[in-house]
Amino acid sequence: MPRSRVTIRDVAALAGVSHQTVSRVINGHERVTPETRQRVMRAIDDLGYRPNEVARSMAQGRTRLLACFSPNLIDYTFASLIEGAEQMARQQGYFLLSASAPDEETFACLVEELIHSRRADGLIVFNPYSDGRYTRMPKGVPGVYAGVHTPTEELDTISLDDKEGGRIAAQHLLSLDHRRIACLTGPITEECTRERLAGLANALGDAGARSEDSVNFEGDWSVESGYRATQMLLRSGHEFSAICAQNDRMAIGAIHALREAGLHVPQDVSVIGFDDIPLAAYINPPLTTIRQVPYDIGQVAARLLIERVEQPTRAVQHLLLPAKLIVRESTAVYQHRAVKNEPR
Amino acid sequence: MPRSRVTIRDVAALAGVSHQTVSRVINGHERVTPETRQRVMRAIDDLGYRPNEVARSMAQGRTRLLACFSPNLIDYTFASLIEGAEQMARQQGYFLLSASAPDEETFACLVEELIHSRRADGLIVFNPYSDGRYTRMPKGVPGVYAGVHTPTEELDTISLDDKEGGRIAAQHLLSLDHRRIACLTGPITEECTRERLAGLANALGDAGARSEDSVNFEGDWSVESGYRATQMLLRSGHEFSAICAQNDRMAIGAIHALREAGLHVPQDVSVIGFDDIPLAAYINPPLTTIRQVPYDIGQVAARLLIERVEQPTRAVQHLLLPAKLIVRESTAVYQHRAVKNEPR
DNA sequence: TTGAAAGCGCTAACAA
DNA sequence: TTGTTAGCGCTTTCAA
Repeated sequence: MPRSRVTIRDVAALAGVSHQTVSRVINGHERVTPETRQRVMRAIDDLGYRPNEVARSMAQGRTRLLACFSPNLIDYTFASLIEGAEQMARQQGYFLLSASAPDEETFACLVEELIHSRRADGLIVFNPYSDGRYTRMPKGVPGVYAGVHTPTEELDTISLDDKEGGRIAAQHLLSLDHRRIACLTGPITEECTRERLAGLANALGDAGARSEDSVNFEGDWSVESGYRATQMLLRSGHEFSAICAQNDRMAIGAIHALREAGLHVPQDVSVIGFDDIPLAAYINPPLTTIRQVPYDIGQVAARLLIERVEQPTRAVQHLLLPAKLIVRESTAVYQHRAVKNEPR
Repeated sequence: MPRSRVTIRDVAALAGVSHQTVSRVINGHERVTPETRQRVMRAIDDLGYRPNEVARSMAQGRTRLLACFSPNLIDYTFASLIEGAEQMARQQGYFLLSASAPDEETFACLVEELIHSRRADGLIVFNPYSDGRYTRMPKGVPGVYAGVHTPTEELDTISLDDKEGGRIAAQHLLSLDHRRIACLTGPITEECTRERLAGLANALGDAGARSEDSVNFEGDWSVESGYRATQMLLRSGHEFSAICAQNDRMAIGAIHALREAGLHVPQDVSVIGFDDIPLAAYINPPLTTIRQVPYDIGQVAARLLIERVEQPTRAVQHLLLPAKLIVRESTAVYQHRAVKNEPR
């Protein structure tokens, strides 16, 4: 009894042709008589034949499977990117296998099992510079870096224009007369943290703000970390009238901490986020933020990767997607009463 | 030039054994002399050999790839389930390919391309009853339904105990003296919507509440839909002192709508959610909710599926995970001033 | 314990 | 236009 129900040879037998002719029909080759094609198609239908993709992969040396490694699969940014990449991949006849690679170790392991063992044709890596994972990147394999600004010589990259996003956020606060801005950053090891910070610094510099008026607290993107960082900020004694959070979740944590401290947003402190997650417009107060569309990043990443898989010699590309300010109600004009707490 | 850098035969040649012996070493068979094994291992290292997984899949008739179809990959519940399933799969030597199947059509297409073409060994389907997708389920293929209560004869199922969750939510509100409860439901076509509703009705019945005191508005799980449904509720003229939302996002939308209408939560209206998303504790007011852990559902689903893949005749299992009430600040004792608006 | 032969289901190259 | 012959890289008999 055959392992797979029906093979190409069964179809060939029924249609009275060679299995090769069946293969031609399946693959849409021209050189087949319409009549033969008909017969083969009928046989395929009658038998309920389905090509075995593993066998095709084997014979062709390509799997039409793309891998996508990201720190996790749950956070809105990552999940959106993955869905974007998956849609584009499927549209182009590929599948996307997404895996969470929270650390360098796991990353290396996945590269081994998915790329070196030839299960996948190519690889999208999200945030490869958040630790040493870029060092574990396989050579000579089609790959795309997402969330990366530093142009690489070998790999295509696609990212949000984080620096510009940071600049726009700062500029918005500056335009509301805020001068003492506290920034809640992501892990400083991550490139996008540094980019957003650089954009902020640029805007501050351009506006002639004194650098000693600003202060950074490092979080890990989670709402908890934003909450804790804000508590520390409040205890630190730093003066500030605005918080620039590098993502919406930390911004929400910040607002929560401020509220617990009896401070009102935006009357006492303005808060701006980053991402524009679906909930941003519905929290209290609705969050002013910088919108990025990770879904688009994923789509572009998959497109770039497929291009490279199918055309390995194509010139390397580096793309940047625009950031956009979304003004809601968590930011307001500076009221000349910046928060000042005594250091404990 | 060989398509794959190094094959089992290259290793065999270098080690001076047959390729079959190399295969035995790779697969950890017993019947190999330690000495031979050593030689082969050295050759593998020297050549940087990696088994080609496609060829293994081909020869073995199994791919060690699992598929997971869910309505989308982005929503917290789905993304968590996927990550849970992915972790469990990898732990057991499988990979998980997750794909979004928002409609029956896409679902059927994915079944065709992933299952019938034998790319995947088995299939996890999340919410198969949200439309007709369960009718497109392949027969005779290892599969698991997640988020399903109706025991099937053929497939393993794993779900949150939604009915109990609904009951607990209602009971909490009842214990706070609320009697007029408005429920914001998910799509009524979905099984978990109906289960949570049934739990609610049971609790209400047990407490002797009049059924005409409760009212349902249907949403689609999105924060927007919760917002709109609540606006409609307010305009409808129904009296209510509490809103029981079937997920946290709709609860957040509801709170937003109430706030816009000048109502305070929980002083004027109590709101309870469902899920306990990470942001639930940080919104204003912190959300009372029913916790479920979709990550665990995913883990169990993957475990069940792998068991079935490896042991097709094992008895069918139907599992239910417990729901838990998390009390925060969005619910309070009934203040004897239920909202009453005139119908427009 | 090891090796030789056959085949997994398909595509590619060549021949007819 | 169609068929034949070889593989793709591995595992699984079966012999030795």
